[in-house]
Amino acid sequence: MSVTVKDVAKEAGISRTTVSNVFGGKTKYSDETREAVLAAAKKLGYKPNLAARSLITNKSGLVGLILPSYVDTNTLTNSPFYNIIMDGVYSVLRDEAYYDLIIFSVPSKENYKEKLLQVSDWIDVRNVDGILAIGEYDQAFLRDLSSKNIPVMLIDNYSSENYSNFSYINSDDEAGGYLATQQLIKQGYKKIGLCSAALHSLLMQKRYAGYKRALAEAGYLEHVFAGGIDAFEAGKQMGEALMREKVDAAFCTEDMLAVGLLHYLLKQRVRVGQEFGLVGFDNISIGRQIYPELTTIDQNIFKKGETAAKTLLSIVNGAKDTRLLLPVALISRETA
Amino acid sequence: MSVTVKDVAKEAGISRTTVSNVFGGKTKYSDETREAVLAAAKKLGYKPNLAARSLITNKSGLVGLILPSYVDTNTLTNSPFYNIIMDGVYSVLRDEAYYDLIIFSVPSKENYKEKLLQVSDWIDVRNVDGILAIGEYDQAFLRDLSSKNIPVMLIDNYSSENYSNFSYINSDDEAGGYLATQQLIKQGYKKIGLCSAALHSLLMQKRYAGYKRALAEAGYLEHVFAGGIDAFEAGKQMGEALMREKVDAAFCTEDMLAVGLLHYLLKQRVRVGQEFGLVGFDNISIGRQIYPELTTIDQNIFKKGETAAKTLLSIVNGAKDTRLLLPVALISRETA
DNA sequence: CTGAAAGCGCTTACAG
DNA sequence: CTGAAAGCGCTTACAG
Repeated sequence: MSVTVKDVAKEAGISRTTVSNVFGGKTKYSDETREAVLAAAKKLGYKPNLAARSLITNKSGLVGLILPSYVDTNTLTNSPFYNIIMDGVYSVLRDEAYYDLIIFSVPSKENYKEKLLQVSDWIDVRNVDGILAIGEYDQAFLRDLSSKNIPVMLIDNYSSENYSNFSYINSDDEAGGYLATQQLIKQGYKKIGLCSAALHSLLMQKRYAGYKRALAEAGYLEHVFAGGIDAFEAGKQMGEALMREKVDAAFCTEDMLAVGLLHYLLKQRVRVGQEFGLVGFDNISIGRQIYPELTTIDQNIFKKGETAAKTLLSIVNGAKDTRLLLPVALISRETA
Repeated sequence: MSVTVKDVAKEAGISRTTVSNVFGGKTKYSDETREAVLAAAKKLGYKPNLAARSLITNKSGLVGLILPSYVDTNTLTNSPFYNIIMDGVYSVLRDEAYYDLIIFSVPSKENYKEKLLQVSDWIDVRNVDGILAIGEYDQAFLRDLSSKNIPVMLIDNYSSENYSNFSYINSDDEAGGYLATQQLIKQGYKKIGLCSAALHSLLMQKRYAGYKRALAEAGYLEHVFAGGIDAFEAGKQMGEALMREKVDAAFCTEDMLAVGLLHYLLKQRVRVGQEFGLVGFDNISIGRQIYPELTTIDQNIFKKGETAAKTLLSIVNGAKDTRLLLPVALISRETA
C-alpha cells in the first residue's frame, strides 16, 4: 500500500541500502546517486516510516517536556511562563532539527507520586530522546529520570544534588531580586515589602536573597508577605495586609502576583508609581498590557526555552552535560 | 537489552501471542492468565515498544495540532486562546486515552504555501492518527488534509466546502456579537463602534453579523474600525480614531483588542464603564486581571478544546464525522 | 487458550 | 558503491 524503500530502490535502479543511507543523511555518495534516489522518492511520493526507523535506531525523534501544574488542570492557561518557554522550544525543534515535542504534565497535587510514576512510564513507552523539565520535583523522581540514561535539561531547578545525565539552565534570580529592590530604593521608597506565593521554593529563595542583599546595603528592614497558590489571587489578597502595615512599595517575585496586587491597589485608588512602588519579575506580556505598565525584571523566557532546547539537542547528539546561567535586566516602566 | 514480549512470555510460562493480546486489551482471557502476564511484566519491568506496535497497526497514538501563527514565531505567547484550547485537549488525551499531542505550526506569512507543504509532509511522516486544526487555511491545504484519510477536526473554521473526513467545532459567534452589542445598547450607549483586527476572517464576520443585527433592531448606525495584526496593538491604535469620532462604546471582536483599547482609554483618563462602554469576546483570563475588569462574551475555550479532542478520538475509533456548535454567554463585569 | 510463523519498513554490518 | 541477509519488537492470522 504505502511506498517503501524497496519501491524507491527499484524505481531508481539502486540498492535499498543506498536509498536508506541517502535518507539517513550519509554523505559518502556522489551527487548523481543522491539525486537519482531523491528523484525516485519524489516521483513515488516516498516518505520514510519513522516507526520502522525508530525500531532499529532506538531513537524516537521525540523530546519530552515535563510541566508541573500547581493549579487545577489549566497549566498553560495559568502560567504564561510555560507558553513562552514552549514557543522558544518549538522555534528550535521546528527550524533546526525537526524533532517533535510531547508534553508530560503532572496534573494534581493529590496523587502526586503516582502521577510521577505514570509520567516516568510514559517517557519510557514513548522512548523520548531527551527531557526538558520545568521547575522543582522531588528527589525520588529526579533519581528516576537520571537512571533513564537520556539527557535531561532542568529549567529553573536549583537542586544541588549531583545526577548523571542532567544539565541545568537558570536565570540569575538573585541578581534579579537585587536589581528589583534596588530600583525601589532608588525611587525613594522606604518600607519595601517582598511578596511571594511559593516562597518555599528554591527559585523564589534566590529572588528573596537578592531582595535581602539590597535591603541590607541600604540598611532597611525586611517585610515579607508570603502564601497562596494562584499567584494573581495571592497578589490581590496581599494588598490589604500591605496597606495595613503601611508598606510603600513591593517587590513581587513574579509578574502575575504583581498584577493581582496592582488590581487591588487600583481599586483602592492608590496612585501606583507615585505613592506606591511596584516591581515584578519575569517580564511576561501582561505587564505592558495593563495600565499603568509594570516595572519588572526581564529574564528573556523565550531565549531560555530556545537555549534549553538547543543545548538539549546538542547533548542528545553527543555533547557534554552543562550548566547555564542567563542574565537578567531591569525593565523600567510606570509602576516604579 | 530491553525486556520484550518474549521475555514476559517465558517468565509467565505463556505464549507470546497471549502476552501481546493481554497488553493489547483483548478481553477473552481468564483473570488468572491476565494476572500472570501482568505479574511477569511487572517483575521484569516490561513496557511495550510503541514503535514496533505502530509498525504493525499503522496507528501512532499521536494527534497533530495545527496552529497558525500570525505574529512572528510567538504563537503561544501571543494568543492565550491557543493555550486554553491546548489545556482542554491535554486534559482529554491524558486522562481518557493516553494519546500524545504534537504541534505543527505555520511560522510565517512569507513562505506560507511552502510551510504548509512541510506540515503536510510531517503529518505523514509522524503518521498521526488524527488532526486538530485551529483557524482558517487555504482551500488547497484543506483539500490536502482531506486526502490523507485521517479524521480532521476543524476548530473555528467556517469553510463552507464539503471535505471528506472533516468535522467542525464552532462557537455561536453570531449570537455572541449580538449579545455583546445588545449589552451596550441596554446600558444606554448610542454610538457603538465595532473594533476588529482581522475583520476579513469568516469568524470575525460572524461576530460582526451579530453586531449588525443588534444595531438594526435598535435602529442605530454602524461604526466599523478594522485593521492591524497584533490585536493588543491594534486596540491601542484604534483608541484615537474612536475618540475622534466621538464613539461612546465599542464591541471588540476579541479580548486582547479590548485590552489594548482599554490601555489607551485609561491613559486618556476616560472613565471606562461610565462614559465609555466596552465589551470584548473570548473571556480569557486577562479580562478579569486588569482593572476595571472587562465585560465580555464567554465561549468556554477550555471546553471547546476538550470537546474537540474527545470528539476527534471517538472518530479515530470509528464514530462518524460531525459538526458542533457551542453556546456563548455574556459575562457582565465592569466595563459595560 | 497455544505456538510456530509471517511480516510491518526500516537500518546495519558484511563480503564483494 | 552493491546486494543479500539479519533483525529491531511487535501483532496477526492460522491450525490446533
